[in-house]
Amino acid sequence: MIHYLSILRKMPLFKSLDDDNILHIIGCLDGYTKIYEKNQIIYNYFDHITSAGIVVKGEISVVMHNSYGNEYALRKFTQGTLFGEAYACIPSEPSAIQIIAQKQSTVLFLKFSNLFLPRAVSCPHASKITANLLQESAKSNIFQNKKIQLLTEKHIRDKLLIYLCDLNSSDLTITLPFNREGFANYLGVERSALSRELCKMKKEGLIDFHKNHLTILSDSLLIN
Amino acid sequence: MIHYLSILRKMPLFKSLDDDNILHIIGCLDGYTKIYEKNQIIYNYFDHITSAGIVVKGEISVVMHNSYGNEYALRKFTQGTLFGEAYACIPSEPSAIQIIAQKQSTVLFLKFSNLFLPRAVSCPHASKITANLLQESAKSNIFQNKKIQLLTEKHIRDKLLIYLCDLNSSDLTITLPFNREGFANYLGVERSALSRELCKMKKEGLIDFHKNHLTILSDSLLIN
DNA sequence: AAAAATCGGTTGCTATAGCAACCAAAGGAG
DNA sequence: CTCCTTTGGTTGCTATAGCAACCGATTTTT
Repeated sequence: MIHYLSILRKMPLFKSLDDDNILHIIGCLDGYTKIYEKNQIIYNYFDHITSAGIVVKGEISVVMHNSYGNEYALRKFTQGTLFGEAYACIPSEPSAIQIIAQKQSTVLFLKFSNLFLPRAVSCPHASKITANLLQESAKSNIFQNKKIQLLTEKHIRDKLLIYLCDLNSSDLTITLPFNREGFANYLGVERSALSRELCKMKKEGLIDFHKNHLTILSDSLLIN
Repeated sequence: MIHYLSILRKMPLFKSLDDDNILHIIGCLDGYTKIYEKNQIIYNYFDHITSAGIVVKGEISVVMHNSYGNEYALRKFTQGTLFGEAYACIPSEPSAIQIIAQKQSTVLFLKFSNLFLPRAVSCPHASKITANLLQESAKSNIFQNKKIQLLTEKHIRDKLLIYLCDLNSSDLTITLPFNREGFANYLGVERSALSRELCKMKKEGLIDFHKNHLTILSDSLLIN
C-alpha cells in the first residue's frame, strides 16, 4: 500500500480519479520514488526529461542561471505539487532549467511520455490524466504569461506593483515566499536596488514591511 | 466540404487524425469561423475565453500593454497556428493578453473547454486531440521559459545574445520577425537603447545588420 | 507626384539600477 | 553561550538604459 496516496488524492492532476485508478496509473506511467538530499540536483541543464516529478515530501525549486552564473529561482514547489511536466511531454527538448532539492525531499516520478503511446490514448484513465495535465499545463502557461508581463516592465517599482497586483490577495498583509535575495532574483533585479526601492516606498507611505512580511498601506497601489 | 482542411491536416494539433476525424472533432468542439479586419480585437483583456483560435488565413498577434500603456508583442501567429489554447482550457481565468488581427484574417474557433466534459474523455478522437494539445501546451511552456530567461537578463547585450543563441539557426544571417521597435518591445527595452547597443556591436565587429537582417560575424557570440 | 506617416539611427540629459563593499542584526551550529 | 553564517539595509560610484527630441530615409497614402 502506498502511504502517500493521501497527498496524490488532493492534487488537481488526479481529479476525478479514485485510489484504484491512481495506483493503476502510477503503474502505467512507470512510477517510482526517489529520495534527494538538500541541494542535490534532480534535473540538470540539457537533460532530456521523460518523467515529471511530484513532491511527496520536502521542497524543491526550479532555477535558472543568468549569463554571469548567478542563480535565480523560477518557482518553488512543496508537497503535493507537480514539476517538470512540460519537458516530460517533450523529451526531445533539452532542459533549460535546473531542478534542485531545497531540503531532503521525496519525489515520485511519472513517465508522462507514456501518455502519448497509442494504448494510453484509448485508456479512459490515462485520458483523464492527460486532460487534467492539460489544465495544469495551461495554468502554468498563464502563470508564465504574467511573469513575462512583470519582467517586461522597465522599472523596479513597476515590477513590484505588478507582483503585488497579481497576488490578488484579499489581505493587505502579504507574506512573500522569498527572502530578499530570492525576491530580487524573481523580479530580475539587483538585491540592493530592490532594497532601495522598497525603502523608498516605505518612506512615501505606500507600504510597510519587515523581512518577508509586507503590508500595502495605499489602496491606490493596486488600482493601476 | 471545408476548404481549409488542408491547413488543419498539417498542424501538430491534428497529428494522427484523418480528415473524417478532424471534421468530427470540429463538430464536437462547436467549431465556427469568423473573419476579422486589420487591427480588430479578437480577444481582449479580462475576457473569459472558452474557445481557442486557429489562424486559417492572415496574421494575428498576441500583445500586452505595460503600465504606461505601451504595447508589446508576445508572439505573432500566421496560417496554421493555434492561439489562446491556455485560456480556453481555464475559462475562469480572465485574459491578461490581447489578441489582435494584424491583417484581414480568418479564424476557426474551437471550444476546447468541451474536451473536459465526461463524454470527451471517453472519446478516443477527443483524447487524441487532448494529447496533441498537451504537447502544444508543453512546447509553449518551454518557449515561455526561454523568454523568461531572456527577460531576466539585466543588460541589453545579454538579452540579445540569448535571443540569438535561442534561434539556434544553422545560418549566420538571420531575418528578425520584427521591425526595430517590435524587437525592442520583445526584449523589454527602449528602442533607442537597442539601436545604440546594436551599433556598438557592429562597431566591435561582432555583428552586421541592415533593417531586420542580422549577420553574426563572431562565432564566440554563440558560445556562452 | 506630393504629402503624410513610419522607421531607424543619433544624441544629450538624467534617472535608474548595477556593482561592490561594508555593517549590524538575526539565526543556526556546536 | 559563543562563533560563524546568513540576511538585509546602506551607500558611493558608475555604467547603463530610459526618455525625449530630431532628422533623414523609406514607405504608404491620397
